[in-house]
Amino acid sequence: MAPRSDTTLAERKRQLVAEELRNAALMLLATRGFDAVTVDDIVAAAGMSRRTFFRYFASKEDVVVRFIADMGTDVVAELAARPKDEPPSVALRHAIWRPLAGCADQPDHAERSRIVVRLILDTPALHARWLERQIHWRAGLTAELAARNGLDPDTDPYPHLAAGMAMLALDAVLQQWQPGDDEQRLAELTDHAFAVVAPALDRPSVGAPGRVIDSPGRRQVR
Amino acid sequence: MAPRSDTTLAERKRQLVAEELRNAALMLLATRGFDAVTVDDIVAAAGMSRRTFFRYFASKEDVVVRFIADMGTDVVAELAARPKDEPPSVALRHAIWRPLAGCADQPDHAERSRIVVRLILDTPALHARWLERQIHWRAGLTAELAARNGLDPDTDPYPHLAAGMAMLALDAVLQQWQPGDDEQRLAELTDHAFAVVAPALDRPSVGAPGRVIDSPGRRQVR
DNA sequence: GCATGTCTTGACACTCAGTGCCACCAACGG
DNA sequence: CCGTTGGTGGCACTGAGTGTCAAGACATGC
Repeated sequence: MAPRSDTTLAERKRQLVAEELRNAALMLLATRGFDAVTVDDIVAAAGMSRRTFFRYFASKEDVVVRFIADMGTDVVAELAARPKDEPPSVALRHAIWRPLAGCADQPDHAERSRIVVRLILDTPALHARWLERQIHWRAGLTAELAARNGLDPDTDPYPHLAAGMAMLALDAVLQQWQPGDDEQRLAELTDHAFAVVAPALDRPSVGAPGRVIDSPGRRQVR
Repeated sequence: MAPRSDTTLAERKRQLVAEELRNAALMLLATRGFDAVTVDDIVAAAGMSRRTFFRYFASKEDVVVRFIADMGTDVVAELAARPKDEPPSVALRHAIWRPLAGCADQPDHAERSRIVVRLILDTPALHARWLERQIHWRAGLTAELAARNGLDPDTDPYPHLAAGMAMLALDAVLQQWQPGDDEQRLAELTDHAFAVVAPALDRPSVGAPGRVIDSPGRRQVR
């Protein structure tokens, strides 16, 4: 019996178990709060063993953060797919939209995502892990931006800063995400955030290789 | 017996113990790496009990991160002290310079600080905690920027994003910090980073209360 | 001198996160 | 029928972090 397309039965089983664990975890964490729920509570709710939990998730934080982080595995791919002559602000806006679109695709799924986002932003331990995930995206974006503009990310801070500003915009949107906001509202928030950072994203080097800093080493030591 | 100025003997003793613990911890962590050192190792080196360690530091991460984070307790104060008519990019540059100046004040202290910074940036767990600390600074800067420009931080993303960009610049400097760099070199790196983000910092509302967004999503009142 | 208060410390026990190890039980292929 | 493979549960262990308590240091009042 040939496995359906590219997923084997075993893989689908794994997926199923992971989803069950994740659902039980999110349910408990969202209602009781992060610290008030132990891994034993989660596995008891999911009807599995403690050991199995850690085979699917690296840590208790991992369950929550991956729920959002998995949606952004292809931010870099999206950026790479944008036309090369597009201004960085526009290309980055499209890249950042990927995870947001993943959050908001179905209305019921959107509300669930929003609750998880709030849980992350309000729980220090989760927030820290979330930021750590962002660092990976940021590194990918940095490399892609450097390649795009022919810059050396080790000597020129622009790619690193531009990627950082894109993540800032994403953060601002998630922070402002209110109950009941639909996809269009999220798009508005995204546009609004990018309007602020765009001057820094598009100014330095639209196509010119040599960037000009009009205030290099202002010699303003103290 | 009047205590010396505003510090009592007990307080100075506490300070001494904390410093001893911190020195032992940094010594071990910097040489062996974060995960290879247990709290028991640290307290054994400092000649104290495990329990005492946790009376002075909330966690193993805390020892390392506080070493840098304590230097930035007054970034917000510095921003508040800058003249009101100064452009945000300049005022923020001075605010961010505070912790950097604290790192680089004495040459021997600078090298030690640089090693700790590298340890933080290279250790995921520490990096995450460091970013979490940054969020507190960022919240303070956001409030101060909002007050400064007469903006509502809940509806206008500018203060939040501007504060974030300042932290990005700080991050970029720390990332590029090389062995042997002196204070002037750090100042150059800071200027360089701020030159990139300045267009976004100064464009939106240098003094005018009404900000103009020329992009879709303008005039969104709610 | 002696009792009394506070403050700090060390020691013990405990919870919980996370890991290594091994035995068990399916599904598959000779 | 048997060996292999892969997922699972049970168990023990390390390590972080916390609560509690008794003991010592020190200042104060009788």
